[in-house]
Amino acid sequence: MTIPLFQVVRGMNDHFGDVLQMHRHIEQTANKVFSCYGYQEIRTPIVESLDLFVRSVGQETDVVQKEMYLLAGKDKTPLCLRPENTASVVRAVLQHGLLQHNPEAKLWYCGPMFRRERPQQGRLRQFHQVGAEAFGNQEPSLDAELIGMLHHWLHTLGLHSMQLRINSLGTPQQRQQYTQVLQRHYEQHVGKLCAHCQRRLQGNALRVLDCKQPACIQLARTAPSSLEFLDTQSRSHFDEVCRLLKQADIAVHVDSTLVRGLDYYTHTVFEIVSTQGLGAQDAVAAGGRYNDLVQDLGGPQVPALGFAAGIERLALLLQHSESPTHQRQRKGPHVMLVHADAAGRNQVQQLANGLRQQGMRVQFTHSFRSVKAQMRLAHRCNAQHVLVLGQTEVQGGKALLKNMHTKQQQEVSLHVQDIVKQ
RNA sequence: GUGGGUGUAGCUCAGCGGUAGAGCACCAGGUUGUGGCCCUGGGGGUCGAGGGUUCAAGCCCCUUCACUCACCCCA
Repeated sequence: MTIPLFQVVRGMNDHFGDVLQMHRHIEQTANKVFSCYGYQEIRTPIVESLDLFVRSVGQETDVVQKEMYLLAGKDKTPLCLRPENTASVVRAVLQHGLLQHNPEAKLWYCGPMFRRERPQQGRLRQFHQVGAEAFGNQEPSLDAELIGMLHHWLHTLGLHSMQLRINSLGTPQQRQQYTQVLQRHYEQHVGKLCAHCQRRLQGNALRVLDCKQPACIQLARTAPSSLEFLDTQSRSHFDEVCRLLKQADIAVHVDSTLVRGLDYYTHTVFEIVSTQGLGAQDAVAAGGRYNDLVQDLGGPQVPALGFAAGIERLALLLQHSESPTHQRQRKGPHVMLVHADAAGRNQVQQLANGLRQQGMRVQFTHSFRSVKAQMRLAHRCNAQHVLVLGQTEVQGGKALLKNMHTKQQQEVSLHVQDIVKQ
């Protein structure tokens, strides 16, 4: 193999052809579905100040501790590539006073995110997310609407083998109280935990519940449930969310071991897991409430919730499922201009420009090639018609227009308007 | 960050110490101005990179890089 001088950097991909087409399809479907629910698109910069994520995602999280792309530069404040978009959206909402204009703003986004992890299937260093955020309302019906919208979108994409897992973390106080109880529970059996869990019991005890080691799973069974530590208000919020989802015919799997890795979540947390097709990275979308984040980032006390979905993971599933929704054929040119000789070739450029001005897709080769070869090119790029130009045509002012599907040829004059009509 | 697997033509892969191969794709000709099928021919490789063993390395050994799967983490 010839050694390329440069290659894409690790964990990042070029997007073109079918993959790009698929990503666009996923994003356009999101736009279509989300707009039915009143969501407006927002695009925030890829570069943000590091402190934004330290404050929101959490100083102790892996995302901040190990996976951040920091920008070396002369800036006064340290900058980074965004590892997720919720904090940026909140920042933008506050900066532009969007809640003044609409206290219940609903926003959706898509774009690249960056986390410096070891790549594997469904896990890139530059990956792409579609997400949505809803502000200013703490009613359980908003939780149910957001999750329902996510469900609607995935359904529209043609994805069905999905499971919704849901849990509630309650308020930060309840979460902290629960964490302490959990630590006490595990401390009695520290020896039985895997080495990793023994370490994270102090820093991130909730994650121990999620461990896949058999011994840890065993201990998780007897651990107290986070739901037991909800006060009546939190509990009834959660119950109502579940009830509304069931009412909307969405299957709900309550999972009290479900914990999100970002610190800002409160109350409802959920994830959509694919039951097939993805390896270890089976979470397709995830999100939850973050009733304190707006305030934590210097804004008013405004409740909110949102989710993010991994476009690459969705694309993997869609490729597998051979869903007909994305099998749109590439549109070929309306007409391919074929030169038969030098005289014809001299005309091609001018004629092509004329037709293009009329909005037609027109192609021709800039090389000197046989008619046969040019016909092959026309076939390959799925051209609808072919127009052959040679000295005879140039002198006579007429040419044969061939329909590539019916194989029929008809004579047309070389005036742009006449060709467009055909 | 830790383990396992894999790197040979644009793509999918065979070759397992002794002259670098196949299929597909690409190009040309068969058809002196007409595509898909067919036939014939052709171009393309420092066998991921560097070092070592050997008369001889794509193959064995070491190092390194990339990809990949899993852990971890997460979308």
